[in-house]
Amino acid sequence: MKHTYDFPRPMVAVDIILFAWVDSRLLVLLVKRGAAPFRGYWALPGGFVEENEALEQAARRELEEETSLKGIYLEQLYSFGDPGRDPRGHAVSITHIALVNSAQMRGAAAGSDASALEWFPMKHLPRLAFDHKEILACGLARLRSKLEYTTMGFQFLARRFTLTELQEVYEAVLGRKIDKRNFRKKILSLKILRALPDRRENVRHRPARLYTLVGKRLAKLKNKRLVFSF
Amino acid sequence: MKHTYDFPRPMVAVDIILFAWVDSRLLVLLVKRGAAPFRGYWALPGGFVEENEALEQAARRELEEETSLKGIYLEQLYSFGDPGRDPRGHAVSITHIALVNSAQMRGAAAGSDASALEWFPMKHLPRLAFDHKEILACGLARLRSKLEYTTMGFQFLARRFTLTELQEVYEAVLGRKIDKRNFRKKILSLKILRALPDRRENVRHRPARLYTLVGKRLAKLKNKRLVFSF
DNA sequence: ACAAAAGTGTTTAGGTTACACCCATGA
DNA sequence: TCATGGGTGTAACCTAAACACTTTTGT
Repeated sequence: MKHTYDFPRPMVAVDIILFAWVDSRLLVLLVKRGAAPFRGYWALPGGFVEENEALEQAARRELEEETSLKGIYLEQLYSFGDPGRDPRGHAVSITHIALVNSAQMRGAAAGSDASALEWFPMKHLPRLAFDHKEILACGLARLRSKLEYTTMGFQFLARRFTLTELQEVYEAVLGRKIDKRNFRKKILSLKILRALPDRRENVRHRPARLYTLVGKRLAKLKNKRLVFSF
Repeated sequence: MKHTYDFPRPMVAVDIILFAWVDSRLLVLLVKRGAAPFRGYWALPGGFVEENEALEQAARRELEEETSLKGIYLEQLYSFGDPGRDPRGHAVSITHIALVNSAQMRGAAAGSDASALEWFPMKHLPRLAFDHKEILACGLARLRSKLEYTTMGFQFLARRFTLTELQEVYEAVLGRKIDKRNFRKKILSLKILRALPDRRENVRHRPARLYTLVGKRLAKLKNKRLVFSF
């Protein structure tokens, strides 16, 4: 079935940067392209927006088709539409950022179809198709800046986590060491964490206290900024 | 001439929030719709992206067609694509923010075609077509937040301006009074202004010193934030 | 001399930074 | 008892905030 319009229309796609936090490293999910253009290159997961489909819905659908992930954190990043960014024709991509913790990430691998999905550490990326290198740079910049004034970074952790785990997320994303005492003082002063009675078990050192984020829908930190010292 | 594709494609439009700063007030440019849907309602200026046209280019072209404004400050805001936002069919709009000072704004009115353009103060907006109320709220929020960590607000002023003029921009956009001494201390401590030898003339009070922004392409303030007291 | 806006400093409070040692557990 | 990461306090510094009067010009 063909679709005919009075004026030309660009293709409309969504692409998703899916970040995961595993073994103290920031990973990103890429798909190996099996067809031209950029055959054999790695690309961000994504696809075309369907008729009467909301942008976020399209991003969630594509993500679920590729990874079986549902209900994860997702937000719009930026729209790219330069002519020539896709050799097949004028294509506008509304890009998104999604975040998963390591448990969710393991579920993703299990449910994926046969396509060539792979997680890459942000430190060692392969060559990317299209303008996806630029998109990824944009996404990392957004993640870094939002880490400082939102609780976005908590999406990388399980519901219960230790302060050291939280600090490792901040250090890895911001790319610098943070003083342990200052980090704890600041995070605890925000009054967004509740200490739990339990502790991490089966470690061969003093077991760490577990915390959980209070205020499930807490997104923005009122007037406070999470800017940390080195 | 018809355009036929194998899969349906949404319409792709750009809409522009054009803010101006005139007589100590924040204004926004709207267009009265002459045809259905939303005939008689006011809407943001905008239009469809043409074939092989970059998004920013499309926004600049639409803006120039409506206002004859060229080379003004413009940045992408957000993309809206909910089905149902346009009764004519599935339409994705990549929205933008543009800023002009009062001299540029006066040029705009002169060059406009016969269409029903009007500047509205942000305090007294008419009913808006489509989801443009939501878009405008999103744009104002972006403007407010970027005022605090970029020099975006300087776009509202001429090349030479007084500190009081700058402060008025901040007060109007942020919607609160700022202490004069603290504002000046903070702005001057950023070392981004150069005091000029000239002063504002033909005022019936002590003439104010003129300043100019140094570093023409300065966009972000390294590590400093413009968060002001009440 | 008056009206009107320009311009200027100090004190206080609170947040940021730098920094080093003891604690609890499993092996 | 040793190795490993968990957990804690204080002092110096810096920035933000509150606050009122004098100066310069045109009329």
